[in-house]
Amino acid sequence: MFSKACEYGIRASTYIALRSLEGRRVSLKEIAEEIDSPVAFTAKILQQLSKNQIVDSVKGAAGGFEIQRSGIDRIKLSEIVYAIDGDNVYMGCGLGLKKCNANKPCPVHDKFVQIRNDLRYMLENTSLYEMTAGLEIGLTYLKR
Amino acid sequence: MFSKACEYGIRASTYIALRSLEGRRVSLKEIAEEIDSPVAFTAKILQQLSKNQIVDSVKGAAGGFEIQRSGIDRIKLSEIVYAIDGDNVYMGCGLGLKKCNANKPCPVHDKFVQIRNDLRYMLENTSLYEMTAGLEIGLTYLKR
DNA sequence: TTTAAATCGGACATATTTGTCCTAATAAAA
DNA sequence: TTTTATTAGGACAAATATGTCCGATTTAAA
Repeated sequence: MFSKACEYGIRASTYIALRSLEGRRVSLKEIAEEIDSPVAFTAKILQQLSKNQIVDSVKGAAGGFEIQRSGIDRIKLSEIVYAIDGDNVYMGCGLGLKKCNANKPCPVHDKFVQIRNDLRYMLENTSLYEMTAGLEIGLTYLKR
Repeated sequence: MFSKACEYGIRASTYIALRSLEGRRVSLKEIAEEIDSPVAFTAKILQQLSKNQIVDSVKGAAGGFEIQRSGIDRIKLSEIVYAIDGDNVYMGCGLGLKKCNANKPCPVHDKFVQIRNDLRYMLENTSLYEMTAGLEIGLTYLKR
């Protein structure tokens, strides 16, 4: 559904949000450990998220990544997905046709539109804050 | 959502079904033209579909691909997807966790389960016959 | 029996995604 | 001011997905 990069991106953002809620800035190394992702690859993804203002990066010693409290409430999964994978998940034709639309639909156009709309709705209505909810109390996990 | 191979596979199967309903066996070349796909790559995919008994292949001159009428009614999109992409679309964790399940879920496990279930239901209940319905009368398309 | 039209299947080629390595830049702390 | 811990970013490497080529095999028709 999403690229690996995007999966890591969501997990990383969620972990940063979790620690930011505690007022703690986290390093790339810690993030990669906690979400079980390749360090250098994760670095690239975090750069991208930083450029797209999903996360804030602070250079230098004692630097790291963080997300402001307002961002944790405001940022939705859809924004992370868009920053990394673009809009293909929402827009692309299920059968790969370039010009598939309501006027010239593929045989499953309507059915895919419905499922994609559900997916979009979910992504657009799930905030980072909601993502962190179960993590502290061991209800949900970001690795394994 | 699906691999390119899978997209071509669905389109190819649908086109073969369409022509089989007219009692016409079709060649690889014709299929690739009609679904706008690379010929040799499509050949590989058709081999796979043939091995998985989605399509029947006939070797030699006047050979080609066809699907029996009973197959056109019986075969669901889910079987084509499974033959080419496996069960990742249904089963895999949305955030890429290997051991994500109801007991140790990722933060969006439940939400993804719902969307995947909708997708699975759709794929398991859409037959090749249904796929061909709008094609003849220009209501739906397999290329562009 | 030969020829031609077709699929089969292995080897190869290219493109994309995923992942690594190293140096530069930055900033806090010694 | 130097050292150390950090992110930034470019170049490279590996893995996977996508796509091509060609000879072998099969079968209908000449």
